[in-house]
Formats: sequence, structure tokens, C-alpha cells
Amino acid sequence: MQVSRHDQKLEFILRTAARIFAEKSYHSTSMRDISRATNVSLAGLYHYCRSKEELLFLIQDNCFGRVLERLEQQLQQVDAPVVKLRIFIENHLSFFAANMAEMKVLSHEAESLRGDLHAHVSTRKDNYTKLARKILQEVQELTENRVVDLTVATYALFGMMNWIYNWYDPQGKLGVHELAQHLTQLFLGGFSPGLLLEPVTTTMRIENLSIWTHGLNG
Amino acid sequence: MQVSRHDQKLEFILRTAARIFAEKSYHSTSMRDISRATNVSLAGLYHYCRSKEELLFLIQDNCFGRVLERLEQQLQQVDAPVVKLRIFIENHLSFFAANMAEMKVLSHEAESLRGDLHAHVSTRKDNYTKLARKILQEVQELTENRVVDLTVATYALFGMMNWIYNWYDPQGKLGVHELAQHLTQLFLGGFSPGLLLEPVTTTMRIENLSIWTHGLNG
DNA sequence: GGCTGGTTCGAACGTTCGTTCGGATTCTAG
DNA sequence: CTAGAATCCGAACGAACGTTCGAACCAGCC
Repeated sequence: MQVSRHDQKLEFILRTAARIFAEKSYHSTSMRDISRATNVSLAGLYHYCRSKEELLFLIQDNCFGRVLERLEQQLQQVDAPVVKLRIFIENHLSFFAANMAEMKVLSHEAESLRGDLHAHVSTRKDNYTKLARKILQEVQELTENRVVDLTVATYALFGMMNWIYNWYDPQGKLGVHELAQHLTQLFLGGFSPGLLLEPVTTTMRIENLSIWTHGLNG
Repeated sequence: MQVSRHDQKLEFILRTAARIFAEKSYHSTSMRDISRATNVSLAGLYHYCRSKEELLFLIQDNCFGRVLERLEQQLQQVDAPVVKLRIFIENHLSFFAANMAEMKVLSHEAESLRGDLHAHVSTRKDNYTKLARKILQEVQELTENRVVDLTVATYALFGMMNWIYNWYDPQGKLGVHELAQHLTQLFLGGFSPGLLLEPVTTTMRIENLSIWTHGLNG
């Protein structure tokens, strides 16, 4: 696929902008900061975007698009709800770890967009949330022990996952795969006790699952 | 206790500022916004604080102080780790729900402070996190099934709890007490399977616990 | 009445912000 | 080689920002 010089440079600008937005937040980043970091003149930036707000939108929208694309691809040909859940978590976390800046911006600057741009990203986020909720519902229907509210569980799962930008170091000792394993264990154990509780079976299931979930990074 | 006119007005300014910071973020809130919302002139605000940054600091520090004070008071005379955990979660969530704006600012604008002010709040946050971690460790030592990493579990718990500013409505149908119940169930079930798994015992324990945890709001 | 110390504010300061504009430079197709 | 398009940028715009200053105000006490 041919990628034009224009698109390449835009992508570079978006990556750099995302890094700075993640470091010091959208509102306290100036176009001059981005100009300095990209070595593109202040006026030159406006050849690649209409406004600072569009930069934020493009970062968020591209990021979401890529997460969704990978997820749908991974979920094809999978039926078992628990496997779906595991794939959902692994996909979310591995993408998060590989694109820490963009995902932090996506989680942290959700309400910095206004009007149509905000509505557009919000709709995507809603669909993503609904998909998670649907998977959780399927998982819940496998067992009779439904003590935790579905809505609470859905947002708790997103809280667990999205909070990692506050502490997780992708270069550190704990790999993404183990992180996903721990969080899945933690969530599923409380959400549907019994499904993942037998240690041996658990380990086996998770190891088998890694066939599906490896190769997500990069 | 005598509260001076000065302190009363400062508190009012802080409450209002917290509300606006929560609505549109610290960096995109101007002193003129706060002036407008409080009916205190722009210059008048500076009679009650040295700078906009100090406003943010006072909000965060007061908020943290009150959470810690309540927590320590609640934790006195309690030994059972599971009860401690339950109290910790209930205290955190009920305070969060009763002070949504301040707690959102505390969670969301953690890195908006610089220098000493940032260091001061960070230290408090560290102590709070360490306390949670210690409680979790005590809980973990009650059982032999220690499959989830302690660090991951600690941050997952905070993620679950702090994420609520993205979705929870304190005026909605779901009460804080039930929310805390669901999240405790969810977390503990995955973290220490077996401790809370028998439905009847669970319900009884939680109902008994409500003796300790009622009266946190307001 | 006058005096004092806390409170209030209109007006302005210097700075930085997002954005624009006209023209210079570089690339590309014929 | 050349024309036209794409890319780039120095300089400037008006607006908004956090903060300051000096003067006005007001309560309580002599």
C-alpha cells in the first residue's frame, strides 16, 4: 500500500503530539510545543490539520479505529464467551501497552473535544463499551452465580484496564501477557466464580489462549 | 469549633472551583471562570489564595486529608483483613460519591501540580496506596490461592474505584452501598477466591459489615 | 466622629495562546 | 526547462490568560 509523503508526515506529527499531550495534557500543550518537537514551523502545522482540536481528534479516532480493527479480526471464528473475554482484555491491554501515549490521551482527554468531534468519538466508545458488555453478558449466562451487576462489572473492567497508564511500565519486568493474565483472572474470578477457579484448568486454558493472543504487539 | 468568615468563604471558593475543574479540567478553567461562578472579583480571589495552582492544591490536599481521617477512624479497632478491605472500599467509594467533583479532580488532575505542591500530594497518595497494598497483603495471606500479583491487584482495585467518575451517578438508582458491595464482591472473588464465595455467608458478612460502614455519607 | 485591619474590586500589566496571511521554497508532471 | 501544485515559514493578529496594584469599602473599637 502506497503511503504518501503527506500522510507519513501527518502520522509523525500525530505521534509526536500524542506524546506531548500524554506528558502534559492537551490543554496545557501549545501548538508551539508541537512545532518545537516536530521541527515543523508553527504555520507549517496548519498544512496538516485545521486546528489543534483536530489533532486531538485524529489521534483519538485513529487509535480507536486500530483497536477496533484488531479486535474484530481476533474475534472472528471465536464462539466461547470466556475466550472472547480473554481476547478482548488481551487486545485492549496489548494495544494500550504498545501505544501508551495515544491510549492515555484517549482515556484521559475524552471530554476535551467539543461538538461533532466529541460526538463521533463518543459513539465509537459507546459501541466498544456495548461490545464488552455483551461479551460479559454471555459469560454471565454460562453460570448460575450472578451476584455482580452487569453495568458495574463492565465499568469496573474498563477501570482496571484503563487505569494502567497511571502505573504500568511497558518496558518493566511485568510483560503485557502476564498483566492480561492477572487481570483476566482477577476479573473473571469475581465476576463468574467457578469458570476459572480450578488452578490447573485455568493455567491450561490461558496457555492455550495465548495461541490466539500472541503477536498483538508492534 | 469557630470557623472564621475568611475560612468559610475560602471553602466556598474551593468547592466552586472544584466543580468547574471537574467540569472542564484544571488547565482550561480560567480564574475568570471561577470569579464569575463565585461572584468574587478576579482580584478578590487572590485575597484567598496565592495562585490558581494553590487552589488546585488546597482542593486536593483537603480532600485527601478528609478521606484519610475518616479511614483511620473507621479502621480503629478492626483486625480482620477482609473487614478492613471492605471498610477501605466503602470509605473510598462513599467519599467519592459524596464529593464527586473534588475526587474527580484528585484522580484526574494528579499531575497538574508542579514542584513542592505536587510532591506533597504525591506523598499522601503513596501512603494511601501503601495502606491499601498492606491490607490486600493481609487478605492474601489468609488463603493459599495466591494467583494474582499484589501490585497488579492493588492498582486494579484503584482503577475500578477511581474510574467511577466516568459513569457513576450518585443520584441514580444504584446506591453507594450496593456499588461498594458489588465491587468488593468482584474484587475479592478474583483476588482471594473462597473468602467470599459462599452466597449465604457472603450476604451475612456484608450485612453485618454495614454496621461499620453506614453513616459515611454527608 | 476617627482609626485600623481585613476585604473588595476596576483597570491594567506583560505574556502566551491559536490561528492566519502573503510570499518563499521545493517538488513534480509535461 | 517550465509551469503549477504542494510544502513551508516569518511575522503578525486579536483574544484570553494569570497576576498585580492602588484605591475604595466596611466592620468593630477608641
